[in-house]
Amino acid sequence: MKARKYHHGDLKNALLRAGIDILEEEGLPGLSLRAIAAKAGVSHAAPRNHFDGLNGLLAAIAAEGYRRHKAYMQEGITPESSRPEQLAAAMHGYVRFARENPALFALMFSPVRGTLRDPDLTAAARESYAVLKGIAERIDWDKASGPDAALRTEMMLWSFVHGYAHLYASQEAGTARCGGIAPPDVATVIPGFSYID
Amino acid sequence: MKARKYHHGDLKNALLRAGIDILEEEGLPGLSLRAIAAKAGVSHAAPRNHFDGLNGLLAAIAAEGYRRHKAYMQEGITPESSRPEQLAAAMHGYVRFARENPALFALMFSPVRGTLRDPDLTAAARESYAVLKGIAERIDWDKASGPDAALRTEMMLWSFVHGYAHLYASQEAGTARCGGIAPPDVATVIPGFSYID
DNA sequence: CCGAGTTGTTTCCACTGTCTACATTCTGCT
DNA sequence: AGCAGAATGTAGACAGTGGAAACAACTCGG
Repeated sequence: MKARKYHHGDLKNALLRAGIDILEEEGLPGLSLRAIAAKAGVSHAAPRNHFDGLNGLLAAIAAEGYRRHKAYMQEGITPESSRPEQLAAAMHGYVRFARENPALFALMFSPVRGTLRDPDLTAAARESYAVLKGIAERIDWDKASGPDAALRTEMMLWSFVHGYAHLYASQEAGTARCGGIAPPDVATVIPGFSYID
Repeated sequence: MKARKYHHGDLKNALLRAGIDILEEEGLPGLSLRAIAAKAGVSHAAPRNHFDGLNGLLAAIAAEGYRRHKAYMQEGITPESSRPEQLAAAMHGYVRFARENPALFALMFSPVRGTLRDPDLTAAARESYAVLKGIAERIDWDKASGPDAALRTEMMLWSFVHGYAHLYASQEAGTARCGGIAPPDVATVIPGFSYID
């Protein structure tokens, strides 16, 4: 770590961190290319050398968000965890991530500034989705039978937990929509599944 | 409809229609104050007389979206409809709205340009939510018991259908997340409810 | 008929993202 | 070692944005 270098050395990650910091502090509206560059102590055109414009930078931040999202879901899951424990941990992690990182969650699942297209982003999203998918594969849900039963269970699971997280994440908007009542804990609303193993 | 008046006469509604048109044609990114004003044939500062800046206009558009959303859910429901028919119609309407108006759906449920605060908007959102809530009240769901059973069922219902609509609305992003498989029909994934009446 | 309020225009400002030309540093080849 | 060229960062210009203020045109009640 030299005192002052013309070349930053690790500007790419510095920009990512600066972006996430601003996201947490000021939310989505404050997330401008110039603000991020300034926070990283660099001129406003410098990010161009590492990302494809603002959209590229936002996509990279969203990808990092998906990695943390996945980590939240996996937290508390050990090899000894039973299936119901795994499911509960993943769903709680999903919702907890949305609550603790509302702006990041919004960036990840919102059509902000056009569609973010980035191979790394879609890969990270797929990996986070795979956590739920992996758990859903071993679930036997009463109404799900036939060839695409696994897909339907997985869809059901994702839809529910995502809708719930969305509702829970934006507390003020959510409670306004729900008539001012705080939503109950996710585990108490979870559908009745049974497990294959 | 006089040929040309200095005063538009119905600029407020003209701006709303212009905004929704642009939303359908170009999506959220194209929805700028100046573009809307231009489409309504008026200078970019004119909307200020009818809305509280861009956010106010977006809030009004979102409120109109919630009214249409409600209409979608109520479509096909007659006084003779059975409860299961009502539930299926409302959920299909919810998803159909998201599919046929993806940009409007995104505006309604996304934290676009800061939080939209408007009494008319929250009222319209509440009314659309009330459709599902009204149906949920008569549902008996096996895992829902106790004092807040109705609330939990209602949350469960809203969470699921919203998450599903969100997943289904943005087809490309959705299928990317699901591993390239198109999600199945909402009615085949719907949880097993029984009805009180 | 006229003054006040409403509605729309014009002009300016700060800010944004992107582009181009240029400066500096690093890397690899001879 | 030395030097060409790539990589990285800077400076400035540009078109676009939303907002604010001063001004103009129209409407309407006394």
